[in-house]
Amino acid sequence: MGINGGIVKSRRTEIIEAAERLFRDKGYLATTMRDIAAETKLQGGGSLYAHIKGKEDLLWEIATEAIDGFFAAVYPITTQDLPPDQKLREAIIAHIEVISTRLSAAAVYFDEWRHLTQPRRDQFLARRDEYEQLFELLIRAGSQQGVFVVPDERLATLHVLGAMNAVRHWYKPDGRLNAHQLADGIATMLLNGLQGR
Amino acid sequence: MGINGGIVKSRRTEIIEAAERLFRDKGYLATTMRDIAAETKLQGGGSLYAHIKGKEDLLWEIATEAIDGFFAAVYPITTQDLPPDQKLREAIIAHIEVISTRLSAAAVYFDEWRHLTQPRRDQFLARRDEYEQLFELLIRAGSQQGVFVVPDERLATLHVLGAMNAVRHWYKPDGRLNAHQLADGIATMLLNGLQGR
DNA sequence: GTCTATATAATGATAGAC
DNA sequence: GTCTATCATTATATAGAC
Repeated sequence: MGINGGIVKSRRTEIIEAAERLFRDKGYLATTMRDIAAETKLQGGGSLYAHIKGKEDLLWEIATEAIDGFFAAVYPITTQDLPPDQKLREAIIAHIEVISTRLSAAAVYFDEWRHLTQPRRDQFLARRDEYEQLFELLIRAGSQQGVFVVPDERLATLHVLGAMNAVRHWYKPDGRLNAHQLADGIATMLLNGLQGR
Repeated sequence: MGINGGIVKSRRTEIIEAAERLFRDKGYLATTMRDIAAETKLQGGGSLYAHIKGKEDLLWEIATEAIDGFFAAVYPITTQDLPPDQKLREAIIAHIEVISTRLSAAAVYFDEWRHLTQPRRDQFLARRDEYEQLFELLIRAGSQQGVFVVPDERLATLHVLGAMNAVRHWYKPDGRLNAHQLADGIATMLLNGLQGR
């Protein structure tokens, strides 16, 4: 962090943030090292390599950091002493808020990870599975306690994950609804959907 | 169609289907013309150009054909004389069945279209918007008639579209649930979600 | 129509001066 | 650390023989 109090971004951080934006806007493969250099006001692609090892390292760093963000936001909720439907509601809101405040990282987490080469690709997927288990456990618990009435527990899990994650495709930070309103609305629709009638 | 009754695939059709598969598996940019040639048992990338104009033409053809498939399946449902919740249920099921029976085309429709260059990119988006309006109109009608009780009509539309379309990420044709069971289950959860309590 | 060979352009990454 | 120049590779697409 050096002599300043961590307020000034390191060049390395600048580069990662530029890569993140470009990977979301154009996709990983369509983004060139020269694009990233231009965004950080470096003249040629060459200067980047004083700060990072290569293009795929950027992808890896963004992807793993994104997973950490989701875990940090949602895991503590799952350990609270609350009924499963309340925990699921909070978890949904937290998850969507991570997406909407970290849209670029979310794009890498959901879409661009597939350009990781092995063994990182499998490492990533294993950890993402682990995260998604948090939601599956909440849904199975609620279903077994009769709080949820779902056609199929696994299907319900995939449905909840899919509906939450779709937010990345259309959320705009300057839109009509703010991140919390939107997360709350989707949580309401999802929970109603799980509670049958 | 020539002398045969349309049973034998033309080489051109073979090429398009190979491209579709590869675009889903690896992404448009990661797929090379040589990959496509290899899948159709042509020796070099060169032979492809006797059948198609270029790589982007493949993308365009797949994308527009995919839109036509969605319209053909869902539009007739929207013109039936039924209450909006029943129409929406049928539309959701039809939409998901198109996705699950045309997974490769769906990947292009949802994800790879962004590699179209202008003006095709905007043409595609305009037509996709038009299609999504079918769902928005059903949801607004149901909401105005009090059949649905939703936090926000536009949000509900994006939620329904997002939840349906997420199926492309995890559906496997040889999975535990068949396409109809899965579509039906998701339709049930979505409609319950829109009907509040 | 299919093949091989190749033109042309762009990429990720490196070398070496400053 | 940054720059310019460049290498090695790979891509789409074309040319021309068969």
